[in-house]
Amino acid sequence: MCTDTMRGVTETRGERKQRTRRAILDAALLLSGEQTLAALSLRQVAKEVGIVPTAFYRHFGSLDDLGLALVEESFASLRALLRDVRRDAPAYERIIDRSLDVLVEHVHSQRSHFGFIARERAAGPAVVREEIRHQIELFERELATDLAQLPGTDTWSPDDLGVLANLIVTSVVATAEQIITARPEAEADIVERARTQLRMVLIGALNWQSER
Amino acid sequence: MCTDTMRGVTETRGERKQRTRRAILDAALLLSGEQTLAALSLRQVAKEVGIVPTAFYRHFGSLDDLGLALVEESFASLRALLRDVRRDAPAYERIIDRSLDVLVEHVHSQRSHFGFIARERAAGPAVVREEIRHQIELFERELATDLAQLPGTDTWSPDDLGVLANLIVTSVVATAEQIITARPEAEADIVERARTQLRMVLIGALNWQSER
DNA sequence: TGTACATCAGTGAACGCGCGTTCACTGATGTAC
DNA sequence: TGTACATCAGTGAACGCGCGTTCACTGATGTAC
Repeated sequence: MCTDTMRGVTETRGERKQRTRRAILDAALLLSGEQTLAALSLRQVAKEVGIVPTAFYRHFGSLDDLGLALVEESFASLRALLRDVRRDAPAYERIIDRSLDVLVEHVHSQRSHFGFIARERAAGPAVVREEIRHQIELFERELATDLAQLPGTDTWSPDDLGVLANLIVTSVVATAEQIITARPEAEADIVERARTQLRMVLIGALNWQSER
Repeated sequence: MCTDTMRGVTETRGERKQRTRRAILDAALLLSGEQTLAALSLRQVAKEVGIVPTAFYRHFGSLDDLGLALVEESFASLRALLRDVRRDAPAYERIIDRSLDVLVEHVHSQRSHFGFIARERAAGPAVVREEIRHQIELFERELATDLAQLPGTDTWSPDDLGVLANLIVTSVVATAEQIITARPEAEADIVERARTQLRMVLIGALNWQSER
């Protein structure tokens, strides 16, 4: 009885370790926010967490390992986004509105994850860059299979679907980057612009295809 | 006579200084190639150039200043690209082919400049990021005025032209990034994909507009 | 043309500091009996 | 339940190293006369 009460307060050893690990991940996201993981030191992270530098090694073998863990969890939140978009995919025109709503919501709630990917994609440690590139490629393939379900694309070749998926992903990634970078009052304009652009792209794709 | 002969060999003081400055810029481009300027040290640059660390200060006040100088010259080479594209703008469909040819040529001949912009855009020192964002915005405006010259866009609003210019710039920047990142044998596919995407965008834009 | 002085790109020693990593350790938590 | 031992997250001292920046300097180039 007394023991149970204590447990509720004191945590198990494993729980405490998880909490420290979580704190390291959060500190790295926070500190890399201004520039990039590549410019970050193990000691800065440890100081932010409130542990001694050597304790870092109880959780990660190196800063590269930490980076890969962050890629993994950042893409987990991206996958959550995609799941939300797909959950109730309405037909056509509403797809764009619904997708942008979900994007904006997730960019805000997972701001640090989106920012992390945007930065490290171009400038992170080599292993991190490669892993991000790979994950984005997986998204494109997934999107291509989604596009194949839409009316009007039934006759498209896999290549054409891939090209369109790449264009959409590129444009959505750019939109997310802009939302993160811009001042809050510019956000509405950015979203409105993205809406128009996605419409142009979809209409263009359908017309271009039927031209063949 | 003897003096003239010597001058041809020995360089003036100002020439020598320019040469060292050039060497510093080249070293920074080379060394930041693997990650980013933010992860680079003044001593690494000096060592690469073959000067003592303190000599760096004869040329730049800080690494940030060096970064800004690199932004400036990188965009100078981008402006050269745009000039080439505009020089003999053929009508319509050929615009895309011609533009992509010029893009590919410039990405290769100015590889380090394009790579620099791609990396520092997302992860560079704050002043560098801001300057790059500003320069890209100028490009978009310029492109918007170019687009206004095309047949079929005469009735477009400035906003619509801006939206289209932004989409094209985003997509071209992404293409340049992919060419730089990818293995050489993948380049043909990337360019072909970009060609299709730009066609989709243009056709979509025109159709979307006429729908209004 | 020759001389005396000014300029200034690059030098080299020195500084205090934060870095990643090693190592033996501590002491609370967990487990076997 | 109590005891004796094992585990292991976090500690703290120590290391050699590269960092940015200061400073007084050197010596070749440039300039005034």
